[in-house]
Amino acid sequence: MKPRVAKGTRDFSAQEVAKRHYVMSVLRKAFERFGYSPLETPSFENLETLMGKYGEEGDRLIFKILRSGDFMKHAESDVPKASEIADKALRYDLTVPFARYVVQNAGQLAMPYKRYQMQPVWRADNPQKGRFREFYQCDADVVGSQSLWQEVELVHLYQAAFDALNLPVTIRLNNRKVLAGMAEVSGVGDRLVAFTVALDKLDKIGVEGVVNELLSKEFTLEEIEKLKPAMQSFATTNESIAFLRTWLSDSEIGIKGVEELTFVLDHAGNAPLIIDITLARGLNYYTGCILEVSANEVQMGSVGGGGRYDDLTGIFGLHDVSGVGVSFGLDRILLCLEELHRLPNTLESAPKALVFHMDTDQAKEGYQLTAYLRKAGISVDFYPEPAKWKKQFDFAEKRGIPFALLYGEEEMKQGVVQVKELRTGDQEAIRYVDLAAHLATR
RNA sequence: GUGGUUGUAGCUCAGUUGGUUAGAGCGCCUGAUUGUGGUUCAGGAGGUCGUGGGUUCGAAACCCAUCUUCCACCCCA
Repeated sequence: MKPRVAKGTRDFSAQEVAKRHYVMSVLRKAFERFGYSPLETPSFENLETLMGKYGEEGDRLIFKILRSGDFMKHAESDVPKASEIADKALRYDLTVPFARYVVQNAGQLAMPYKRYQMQPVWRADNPQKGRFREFYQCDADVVGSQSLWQEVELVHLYQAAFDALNLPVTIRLNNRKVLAGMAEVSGVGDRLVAFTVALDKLDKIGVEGVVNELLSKEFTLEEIEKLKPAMQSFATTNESIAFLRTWLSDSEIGIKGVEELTFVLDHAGNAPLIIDITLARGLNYYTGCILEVSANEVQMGSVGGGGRYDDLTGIFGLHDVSGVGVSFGLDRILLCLEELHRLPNTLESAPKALVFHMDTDQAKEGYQLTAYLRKAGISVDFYPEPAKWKKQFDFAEKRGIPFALLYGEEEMKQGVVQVKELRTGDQEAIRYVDLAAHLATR
């Protein structure tokens, strides 16, 4: 058997973990600065909690867990349905478990409840570039407030987080009510989802592609002609707002959407926010504002997205609890930062020094030196075998350990240790009492 | 789920129309070198050719299945 990771999963080396922890710690600080509380939920849920929450397509992509024991016991045939032999499933996203948690603890939570959550999720999708079967989601959501100030705050959360990451972005904003208005004034209000799914692909397949997709979804040419204004782009946000006010003037919901857009825009301050009336996002539980973030200097899909969903907890029986939230795409953010060389070069994944195993007689002194430095808060490693120096140097080099600590009879007599910097080859004798302080500053 | 693509040493890859014992570079191990690595030189180990069937006198190569990689679609982060 050849050892390998399961399809669509990855191992993360020390260096990769260091980078991921860096981004997550920046996000965590931003979340907490904006008043969000952490939440963690189990990696698997009862199957019924997840099934039917992501559409038919989603059900297919949920990793299901076989019943314990005789899993065929409840099977009604030799080719049983998933729900007969599986009763649990791996978390597919963080939003549905969050909704479950809110409903389950509705009485206890102080509303509005703001939480952030950074945990892996699993999807039985076919992997491709930047898409995996196991990946992290970093979400911040707030439930229990319909105030548009929440949207404004999320825009500023995005701004603060990406500023801290030194990754310039553009936040695109639209509103589901505007899209509903477009559909309404074009007489296709009953096919809003099909319309938005097609429109969302505009930047990818162009006007012609969207028209073709609408045709294949049995929209008439006349209807498509009426929807065409949705596919144009505007030079300024003022222009697009003015256009929408005129176009959607006969649609109550459309005008409501325009007002919501305007409110967020008016209070966004200097956030890098633009209106994009072609932004649709496939997710059909969004009901109000929708957001998407893309990096300015890198050709990459979105590095974040989110929106308002008025009745997410309704699926668990708790109605009239409005929610709005955003997600950060950890893997893509990392790809951007790597491409732009914006990751701090101080990320530590290796000990600062390696104490050499000089020879068997001095092993005790070597280990004591190691223990002394560890107590002083320095990350050090002690080479466990009396190997050749070349081997110990190579080991340190390979692990990225910057300093080698060498000592012998002469040094011990003088109370010093030779500190050799591997990168430069420079070496100096440092007294025991100064050693911890010396290493701490390097 | 659909269509294409990929798999040979630890890593990156050669391997001719099917024909002796499957190669290279890097890495690894040993030595030149008993307290100062990275250079150099000499030697060495390491491969069920993804897996399972099939065709053939003969398969790393051709066929089928399966797993995996990457890409596109669906969908999505």
